[in-house]
Amino acid sequence: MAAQTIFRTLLDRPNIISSKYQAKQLHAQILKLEPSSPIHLSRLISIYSNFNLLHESLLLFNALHSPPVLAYKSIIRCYVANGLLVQSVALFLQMRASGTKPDHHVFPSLLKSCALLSDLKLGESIHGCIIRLGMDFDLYTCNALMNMYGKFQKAFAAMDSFSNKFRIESAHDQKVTLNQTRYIFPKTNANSTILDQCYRKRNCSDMVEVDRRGSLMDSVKKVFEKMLKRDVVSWNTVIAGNAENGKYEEALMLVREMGNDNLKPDSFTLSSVLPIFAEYVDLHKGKEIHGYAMRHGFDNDVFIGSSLVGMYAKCARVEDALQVFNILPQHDSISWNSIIAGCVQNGLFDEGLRFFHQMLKAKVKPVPVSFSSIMPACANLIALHLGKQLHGFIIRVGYDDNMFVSSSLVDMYAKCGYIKVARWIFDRMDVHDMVSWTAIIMGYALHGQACHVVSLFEQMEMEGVRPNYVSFVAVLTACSHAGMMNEAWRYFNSMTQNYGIVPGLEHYACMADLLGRAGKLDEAFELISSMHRPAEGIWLSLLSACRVHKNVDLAEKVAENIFEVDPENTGAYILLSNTYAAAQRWKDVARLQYLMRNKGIKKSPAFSWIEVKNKTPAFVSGDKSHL
DNA sequence: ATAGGGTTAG
Repeated sequence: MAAQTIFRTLLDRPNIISSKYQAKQLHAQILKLEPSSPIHLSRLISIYSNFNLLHESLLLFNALHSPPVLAYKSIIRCYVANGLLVQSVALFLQMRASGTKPDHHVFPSLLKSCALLSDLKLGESIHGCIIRLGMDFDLYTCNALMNMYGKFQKAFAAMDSFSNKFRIESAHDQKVTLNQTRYIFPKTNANSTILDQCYRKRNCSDMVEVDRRGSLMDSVKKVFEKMLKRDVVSWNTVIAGNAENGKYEEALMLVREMGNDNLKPDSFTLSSVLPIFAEYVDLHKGKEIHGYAMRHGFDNDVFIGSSLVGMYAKCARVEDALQVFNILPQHDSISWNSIIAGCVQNGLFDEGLRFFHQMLKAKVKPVPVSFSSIMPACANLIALHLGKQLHGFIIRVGYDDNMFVSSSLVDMYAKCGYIKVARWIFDRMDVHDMVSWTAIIMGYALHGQACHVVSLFEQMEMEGVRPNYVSFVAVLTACSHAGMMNEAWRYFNSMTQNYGIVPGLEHYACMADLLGRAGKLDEAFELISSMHRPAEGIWLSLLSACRVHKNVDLAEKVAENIFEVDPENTGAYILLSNTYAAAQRWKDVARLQYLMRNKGIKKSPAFSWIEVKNKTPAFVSGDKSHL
């Protein structure tokens, strides 16, 4: 009798069960005393699922004839926690079919499942169900709804930059039935099951539909505005949703507004806001947030730490990034990635590699981001041996199907001179986004294979991937090097007319270079003069073309333009002097050299270096000591 | 029960 009271108390106050062991003891008691009470079994399921014991929960659940809401809800949540998303949805449908009315505890985890599945239609129909049941004012449910719509919008934006090859394929693959079995499906990789993958394909076509209807951030806003009571999670959710979808000003405005609700920004708020200032390269505002975080004791938070590292790195303050990183009490794979990427993005390749090794030594498992962050270090150091070693590592851990990782490999192999390997990897990727297209195009451009560049660029456009600023740099570089004047003009015009991209310095430089080498010096001069604020470098390259074509008159005009902003530009003096020399105008050469001596302008010697047998000797021009 | 940080091309 006493035992019975004890286990009843335990069941009524499930929180006092503090270990899996105690839960199993309770289970034994129930089996002894009331083995078939659905209420007690459901409570036990709830306890088991709180410990994330899916197997134990399912064993009990499967034995129930008509499971109560509590049992359904517990299993659904446990499914989601274990990444068994389709199963969680299937069980919800089964629950509806059985006539069991869901309570408001079911929806938050179910909506999370929809968000992770990126299944818009499903999410919206569950939203409908929530409204019909009158649960659209529940705080937790609304928070989960806003999170879901924000995630949909993000997934949709990502899909937009993919090739539509994937979308076309998925149009034939829409029949995914939700079977109601409660099996745990074999996992194909860390987080997804076979069914999950079917789902992911189906969503792509769902997403196309969103295109016609506009932003899902409107849905987030709608839910937010209708809420009667909002807690800090509500605010953080809507702020993060806006921040993640590029609505930076909206997000920052909401941060200011949350004070009116008597809610103060917490560590979640800050970690959503910091990436905005990183994107804006606003060191001042970023530091303000850093100060706020320190005053509120958030600076130990690994989330805040990672975003601070990222912010400082974006603002080219590697020293500050390192300091933030070093005082963090704990490092997870994301904070390691922040510092690795921070170093690499600022050209500190060796430091980046050192941190990568330290991460491995600290037994932190690298994730795909780790590899896509470190690979540019190999690419820029032209360290093929290292890149290959990492590639092997990538294959062994099964990250070679990741788009970011593959793109970085394409770039690395191309930069190391292995364009065929780069192409081989590119061809084996199942989706290409604009960056991966640009990487392979740039690879061929670097290798001077303009015909490949042009055909790949066309292929990219045909697959519905919008080229951006960098893509045009790549294609124009190739045209310029190959002397393809007509194609270059076509792309230059297409960039502005078809894509609305304002040509920048690099594009003008390609065109000017091309015109200059073709001897169309006046045309080049005209083009450069039409620029908003021509940089010195671009004038210098035209000046160099003037030297090649011995056009002294234009050279003088160009040099004048340079001296206007930089009267002591060494390169300009030397190029102009060389132009005079090429035209055999020796008096002018002497005059210039006299001027240079008077102004104290000296040519600094050029040098280059090369790796030979693990040593890297430098060669200063005119140096014959190595011979 | 619900919310946050890091990635690839110049």
